[in-house]
This record gives sequence, structure tokens and C-alpha cells, in this order.
Amino acid sequence: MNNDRYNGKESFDAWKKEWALEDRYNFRTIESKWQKIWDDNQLYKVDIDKNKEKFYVLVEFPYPSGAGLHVGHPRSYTALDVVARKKRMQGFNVLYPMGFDAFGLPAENYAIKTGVHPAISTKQNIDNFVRQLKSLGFSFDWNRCFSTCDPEYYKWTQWMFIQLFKKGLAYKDKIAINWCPSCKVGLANEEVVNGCCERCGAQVVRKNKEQWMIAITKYADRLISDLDGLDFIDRVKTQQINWIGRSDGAELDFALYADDGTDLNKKMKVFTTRPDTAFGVTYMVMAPEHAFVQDLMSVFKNKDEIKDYAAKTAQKSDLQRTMDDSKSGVELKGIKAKNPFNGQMIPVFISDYVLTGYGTGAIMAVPAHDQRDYDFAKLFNLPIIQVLDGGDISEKAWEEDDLHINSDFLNGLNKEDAMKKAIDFAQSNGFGAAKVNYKLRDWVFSRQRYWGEPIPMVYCEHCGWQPIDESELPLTLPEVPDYHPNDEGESPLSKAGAWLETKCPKCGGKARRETDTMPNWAGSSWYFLRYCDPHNSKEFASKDALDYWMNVDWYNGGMEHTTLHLLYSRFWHKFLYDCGYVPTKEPYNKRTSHGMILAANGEKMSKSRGNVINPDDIVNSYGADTFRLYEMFIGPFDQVAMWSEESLMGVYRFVNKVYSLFKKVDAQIQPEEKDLHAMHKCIKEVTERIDQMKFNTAVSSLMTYVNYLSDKEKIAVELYETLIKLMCPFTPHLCEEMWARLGKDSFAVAENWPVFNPDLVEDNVVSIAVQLNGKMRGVIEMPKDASKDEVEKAAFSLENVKRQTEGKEIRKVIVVPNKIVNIVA
RNA sequence: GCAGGCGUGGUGAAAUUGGUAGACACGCCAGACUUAGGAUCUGGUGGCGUGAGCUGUGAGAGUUCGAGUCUCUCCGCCUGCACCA
Repeated sequence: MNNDRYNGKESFDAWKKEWALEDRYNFRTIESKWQKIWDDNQLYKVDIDKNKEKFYVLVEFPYPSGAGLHVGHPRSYTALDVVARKKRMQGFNVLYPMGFDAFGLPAENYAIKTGVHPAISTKQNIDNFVRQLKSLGFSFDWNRCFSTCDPEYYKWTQWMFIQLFKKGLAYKDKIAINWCPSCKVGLANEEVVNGCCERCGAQVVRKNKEQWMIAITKYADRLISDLDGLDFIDRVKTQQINWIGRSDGAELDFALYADDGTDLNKKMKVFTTRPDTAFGVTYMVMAPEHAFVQDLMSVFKNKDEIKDYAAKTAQKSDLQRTMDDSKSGVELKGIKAKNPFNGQMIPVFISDYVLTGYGTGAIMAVPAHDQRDYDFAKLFNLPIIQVLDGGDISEKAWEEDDLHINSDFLNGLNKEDAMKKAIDFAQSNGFGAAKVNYKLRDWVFSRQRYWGEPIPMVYCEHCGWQPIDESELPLTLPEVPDYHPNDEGESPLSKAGAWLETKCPKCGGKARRETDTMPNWAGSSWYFLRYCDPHNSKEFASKDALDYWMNVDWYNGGMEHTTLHLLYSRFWHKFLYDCGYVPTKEPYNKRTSHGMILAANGEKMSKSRGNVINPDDIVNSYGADTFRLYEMFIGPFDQVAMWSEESLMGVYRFVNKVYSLFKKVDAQIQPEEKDLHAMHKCIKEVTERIDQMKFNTAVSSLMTYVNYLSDKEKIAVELYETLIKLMCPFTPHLCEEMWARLGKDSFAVAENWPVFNPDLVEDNVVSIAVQLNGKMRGVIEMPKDASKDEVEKAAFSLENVKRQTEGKEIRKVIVVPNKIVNIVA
């Protein structure tokens, strides 16, 4: 063991003399000393060890912003550091890695403003983050750290994109994107705030652009059904299920005819979840953007009105379209649709309440049983036919279920049977079939940005889009003269000159590189796999490493990532699984989520409000251990919490108390039975509460135990040693120091986690509450497991009980062993 | 509107899942001590009442020997999605 441990003194004894004199807890010297020693001894470095059970603990890696660490980051990192440290002490081989999600807009905006290359500012920010994270004493294995913007990393992100393309899951499509006419740039949904550009405030419009898309919808069903076996907190599961939005129904064809009866040879396809209500259809609606509106224009008698309405709708932003729930629309005069169930000819409308992106962009309207259709029907004086019994449709639509009426062969059937029969009827007559629809859309994967992974594709006049040869990976970002998009809103890479020109990998002819880059979510979709084998240059990770480390056993992160990162990475993982590159079909066994930390007044912390707490200041004033412990004590882990410097002080006092308690430790004495009871109770509670992520009450248990110990004149060594081990995951520096002062030459952080003895957890005297008619009247002390008779006798001997039951008839006495007596009089 | 969650002292919150409501802290009050410190230590602290006691977990009802916990109705707050056919 090296002499550093004793502050340069030759022996433990010499060192002991020195600290025996100091009275105050000097966290500054203690914390930096132990951080260095742990680092020198590579204490948190892990390797595959097949003799040990592994445990993979993961927190979402941060975006290294220029503002540095926020007090919210350590909440998640400390919590899982506690979990990781405890698991390590329990004998698991623990992987707890950290890295950086380093591509992104802020660095690019900073580059536009200052001309500093994003790679340079990002590197500086990462260095600052690493310094801050190290100052908090997290047990990350820093040997495994990487950034998504490292070419050795994004080489594999690009490689995976090529695999997606080869399997037909990556494709180019012309879709409407958010476009800022002032910045001349495509915006991600997150960059649109209230329908306006986040940066310049201009109204965002829709613009059609060719974009790379990823067919995540092909995995929609599996993304729902595979949630079943996973230990995710419920709100994460339900949010993902709602976001994917599966609905079961049918697709039906309604043939279109001109007013004079000529068949227009167009089938209007609609999606409905209620094909059984088809006899209540009184009109049809298409989205104004529907292709038929253009195709049939020559047939319409009110062309101008139709064109007008379509143009007005196109101008409306999504927000305006959803905010305004009053109905509007235009009838397509000159055509009718034929209801295939009853042969009736019904009018067709366009209206903006039908969306082009969902289902088929056209609906059959059943105004009696859908409020939106009802409102529309009232506006245009359309007939309303009730086909479900039981409701009153004079004021509003009847949206409950009941038996069918006015429905020919469906009359008298319930929903389930009618659905089946209606779909059978459609199928056997060739105008429809059962169909599943999802709200989930395919993933827009193109960004017109510089600071992202170049998409490794080239366009050849003859061969179309081709992936570059895998031997050319990574395709590194070229230098560009400036980071603005060009006037057409193309990515800054379109200015990369010679870089753009290349050869077609298929025919060898002239080809041009894709200039769009990938979104942030690309690099974060598989980073947990890279941690398993971060320095591998031949594969993204070896099979051996993946077999050993996967799955992630516990993944904690923000709720805001539930429908983006969490869903994307599950999809990405399933794709790799289908290709045989990863051993499991789901990446994360357990997912939890932490609450936000707000400023003292309940507002969000932000630069503009000037209420940001800098973790550096807290570490300097109170030390990392106090900071860590406070964040665990602040409140229930999954709920929002408000920062309070006063509560932080309370925790600081507690940490000092543990430090000074050491003076009472006496090697000469043995623990008494009630001491052991307190100790084992503490072991039980802390152990269980960490597993249940009730970190706040785990800390309370430690405080209760410390209060117990500080009432004693002298403390047996075993009692204090156990305290130090139990606190070690929370306040590792202090505990390592006290461990050394106990004369140990092992590391506290490498000690075995204490195990409680169930026999010693319960005291052998219990206090039993005595109730009279359910009201508390007193407490009796009884030996544990005393008989009912004894307890009853003791209860009746209470003065209180005697007085208040005098002259009354005792009807019943309920005795719950070791808990309560209730006398009913 | 839909989905999920929440409502307990002056404050942050506990409550072994139906069994002594307010653990553990913060704050406050009273006292002790002093190397006057971001001190420390002792006691008290839900409300009303001098007291025995009464009362108390958003409101109201119900089930139960017993409800913060279970059931129903209502009120308020938070988060996500939102004309999804």
C-alpha cells in the first residue's frame, strides 16, 4: 500500500497523531486526497470477469453545454452511483460508465456567432464536465469514456445507418418539415416554440423537402408488446404506448361517382376503428391535401371555392389548426361516394379536421356517434342517423356503446360481434379488410446542420442513392468556410467544395455526397453498447463483451426522453438484434426517472432568471459528500424538488456529526443487544430503500441510527464500522477517511456490504397501541409475541381504559399481535 | 377532451401497504455554553384548551372494530398527448 494513504507520513501511527489534534471536518483536503488515491489505484476500472455476476448501471450521458453541470445532473448520477457502489460492495462486477452526447445545436450556434470550430468548443466543454464530475467523486470507469463526436465512435453510427439502408429501413421521402423563412433553415420539432422559430421568433411554415427517414413504424407492435416483461416505471410504459398509439379497425373503400352516375374509377380509402357503424355514415371527408382533390379537379363544380379552402389550410400552422376546434369545410360538388354497405350515395367534403398524416387522410363520418362529425353535420345540415341504441342525439353525439339499430344485418348485435360481421362482409365483398393504424410516424433522420454525423450516402445519376463502401468509414466531417445553411436551406456541408464530389461505389461514375447530417438521437441510440467495449476498432463491440455486459440492468433518465431517445434506442437495438449483432431484443431491464430540481421559489433554474446554482460553488463551500447526500435527502427521487440552502446546511451538520462521532469510538467495549437491534434495523432499511430508490428515507434511517449512537457515551467499534459501510455509497470520501482512521488498510469502498440478521431487527419489547372504539387511549409495553390474554389484561389495566369503560358493556376486543388492541364498548 | 400522477404541520416530507398520523430534517421558541462559529449542546414545537380532553391527512358520503391508505361523487394542482377517425 502506498504512503500516499497516510498523507506522506511514514506510518499509520504517525498520521494518526496528526489528525488526533484536528477538530473540524476538512472536506477539501479529505475529498481531493481520496479522489487521487482511488484514481491511482484504478478502483472503479472494470473488466469482464466471468466468475462474478455483472451489474450494468447506466445514466443518460449529458450534452456538454458551455454552462457546465447543472444541479439536476448530480441527482441522477448520485442516485445510481449509490446503487453502483452498493452493488459493488455486494460482490457484483459493476459497470458504471460515463460519456458525452456531444453533437448538437448549441456548439453550432456558438460557431456561427464566434467562428470557433464546434470541435474545439465541444472539447473545452467536455474537459470542464469531466473536471466537475470527478470533483463529485462518482465511481465511473473513466477508461470507458467517449463522445459521440469522436470519429472512432461515429464510424459505427454511420455503419449502422448503412445497415438500416441495406435492410430497406432507411429511405428518402419528400415530407413537410418545419421551415423558418427568416433563418432559412429546417427546424427540429423541439426547436419550434409555439409555432415560432426558437432563435429568431419568426412564424414557422411547412415546406416539403426530401429527407432521410427511418421506418420505425415497422417495429411499432414489437415496441409495445415487448414492454411486457420489462421493469419500467408505469408512466414510462403508458406514455410509450400512447405515443405509438395503436388502434385496431378496418380500411374500407368507398367508390366515387359523378353526379350523373358515371363511375369515376376512384376508390376513396378510409380508416375507421368502427366499421360496425357504417350504416350511420351520412357523408365523407378528405383532408384538403388529399391527392384526389387535385386528381378530380376537372369534375368539381365549385373549383374556386375548393382551391381557396385548400390554400387557406396550407397557410395555417399546425398550432392554429389544432387550437381552433370549430369546424369548417367545403363540399366537393359534382361527386358522390357510394356507401358499400347500403348502396346510398352520400356527399363528399374537404375539411381541415381531417389530417393528411394519419390513416388514409380520409374518413367516413358517423355524426350520431362522433362529436367532431356531429359538429360538422350540424354546420352543414347533414342527416344524423343513430345506429347505436340507448343515447339521446338531439344535443350531442352518443359516444357510449350499446346494441346496434338501423343497421340492417347488424341490428341487435353488440360492438364486438358487429365489428366482426362488418369486417367479414367488407372482406367477402372485396371492399375492405381489418387494419391496424399507429399514431407513431417514421423517424425524420435528416438535419440541415454541420455539427452532426455525415450521412454516409452518395447520389449517382445512374444508380440512385448508394451507401459508401464500409472500408471508407468513418466519413469525417469536412471543413467548411462557414456554418450557415445556404439560401435554399441546404446543410452547411453543401459548401464543402471538393468533398462533395466522389465516385459511385457501384458503377464508378460521378456521384455527389449527401450533405445532410444525422440528428442528435442517432449517437445516443446505441452508446450503451459501446461502453461494453469502447476501444474496439474492428467492431462496434465484441460479441464476448456484449454477451457478458448486456442488458443494462438499471437505466435512469429524464421523463422528457421517454418518447424520443428511449423509444429510438429500443427500436435501434431491436434492429441490431434482428441482424444478429446484439444478443438481446431489449436493451434495458429497468428504467426509472428522476424529478427535476427547481429553484427555491419553485421556478425552473435558468440563466435568464439568474437563479442557477453552480455545483462548483456547493462543492467548494460544503464539499462533495454533503452535496451528494443532500441531493439524495431532498425528497422522493421521482418527484420535483426545490433547492434549499437551509436543508443543505442540515445535511452538512449531519456529515460533521458522523465525523465527530468517531471520537466516541472505543475498542474496549462490546455492543449491547439494543445497540445491535438499532444497527440491524438500519442495515435492513438502508439496503431495502436503496433497492426501492427511496433514497430520501434511506438517509433518514442513517440519521436515526446516528442520533441513537450520539446519545451514547462510548460507541463499540462494530457499530461505527457498520455506519461507515452503510454511508459509503452516499458519502464515499468521508467514509474512506473514517475507515482509514479506524486503522484499516483496506478501502472502505471495496468492503463487503453489511447483511442484517432478521432475528436482531425486531426489539424483544414492543409498544402496543390501545384503542377504545377506534380512538387512541394509550400505549402498553409488552414482550414481543405476548399472548392475546396478556395483552388484553394489560390494556384493561390502563387507568384511562378503566375509567372510560366503567359501566359499559364490552362488546368485542380485537387484538392484532404486536400492534394494536381495539376495545369496542 | 384523453392518459398518467398528486393533494398530509410554518416548510421539505414519512407512514412497515387497512393498525399509535407527522418518522427524518428545515424553521421557530426557551435554556446552556463559548476558542463568537455557516457554531455547538439540552428541551419544546399540528391546531384549540390552564387542564382532563377535543380535533386533525383538499370537500362530502360509504365499507370496516379501525381509513392518509379501499369504494363513489365533487374541488384544486402538476406532467404528457391532443380534431388520431
